Amino acid sequence: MRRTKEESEKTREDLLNAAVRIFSEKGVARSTLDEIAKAAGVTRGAVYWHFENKTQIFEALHERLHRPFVDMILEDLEKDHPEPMVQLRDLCIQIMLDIEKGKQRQQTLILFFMKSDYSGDLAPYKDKHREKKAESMRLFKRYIEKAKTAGKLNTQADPELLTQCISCFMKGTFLNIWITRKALILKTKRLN
Amino acid sequence: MRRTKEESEKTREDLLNAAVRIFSEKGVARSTLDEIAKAAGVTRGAVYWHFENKTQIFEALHERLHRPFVDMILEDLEKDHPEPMVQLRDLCIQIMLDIEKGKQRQQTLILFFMKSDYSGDLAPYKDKHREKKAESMRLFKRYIEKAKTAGKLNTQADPELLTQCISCFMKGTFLNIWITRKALILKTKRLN
DNA sequence: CATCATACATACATAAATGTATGGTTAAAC
DNA sequence: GTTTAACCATACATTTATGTATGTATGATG
Repeated sequence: MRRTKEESEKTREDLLNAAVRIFSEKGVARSTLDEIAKAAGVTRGAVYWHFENKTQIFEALHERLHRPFVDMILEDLEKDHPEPMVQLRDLCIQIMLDIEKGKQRQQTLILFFMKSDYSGDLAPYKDKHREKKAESMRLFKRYIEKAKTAGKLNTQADPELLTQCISCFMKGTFLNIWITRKALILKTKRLN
Repeated sequence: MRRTKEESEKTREDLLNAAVRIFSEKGVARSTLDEIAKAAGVTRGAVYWHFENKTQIFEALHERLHRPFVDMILEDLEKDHPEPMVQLRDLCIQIMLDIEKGKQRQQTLILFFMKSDYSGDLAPYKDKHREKKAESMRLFKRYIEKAKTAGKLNTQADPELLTQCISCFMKGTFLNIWITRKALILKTKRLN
């Protein structure tokens, strides 16, 4: 039954959504293409039509996750905020809340943070994903540099180190969310 | 060739060490018992003698990792330090340095932090390991409570929240170590 | 020193997932 | 209105890991 162009694109999306669920439940390595296909309401034939293999599904998921984040930060950086550090804080909170809301994105994020060991067939993608990660780290750094040039930050402050610390704290928080399975209540008190 | 009691225990250790290597390289799910056996210089026969299956090797590794940490903290908590928060800071640094040194333990830690998705056969152990984690979290909390009762901390400080934050930061740091593969230089300047 | 249980190695049976090849149906192109 | 090719289902061959069953040599035990 030959489907229309839009229906074809829908099955592709269905397959990706199903992959997130199955990958999250059983891990990437233990997930079979048959499970993913059945979860999407199709057969393995459809999978092999849209993707080369399981690894390519994995790669497609990463692209679908990373892109919106970068766009979000880039758009936010355009704004001319009087207090860049407050802006950065708000961005972090916004990211947290976004993840809290979107279950799909949340699952995908946890998938790449926690459930991807980048071993075996996935090993080649470790460097690629790391580079993408470094890219968003540089975006974060720009907030701090903005604050520093605006004289809003101690002159001895090291933007690189601060960026690392923020990244560490947020990653650790995600880790705790995953471990405790309790949503953290973000107390949004003002900084000063 | 029947081995002596000590030799048998050595092959068991060899198998565990090999399992850490193989698990770290290829991930738990993708690792085969044959690889582990060969890396330890034996055959799968030895594996099935010492362990029920791959899951039990996984469990044995977790026990071997967690125990020394708990013992270390418990011993440290006995000491009567004048500044509990400094003591806690020193402990954190000590833990970091310990992991930096011991490659074996480092690999095992990364294995459980990053490479274990606790899916499939491993799912039942998620709660068990989480409970062990909570146990060490309570130990950390005792440092802060010590500081509070000693009047060394702000009365409004919430030990639970502070413990969570410290845990988040350390976990995030480990995550970054794994991702950047660059050893963090711990700046051990005094706090005040 | 005869026996037994330990500590493995080897062999096989089973299952399960992958890749590919092939078949079929129908949108789309002309 | 054909023809083509996209889109997917079905069938099969191959591989690979697992579990188990069995073989075997030796340290331990009386």
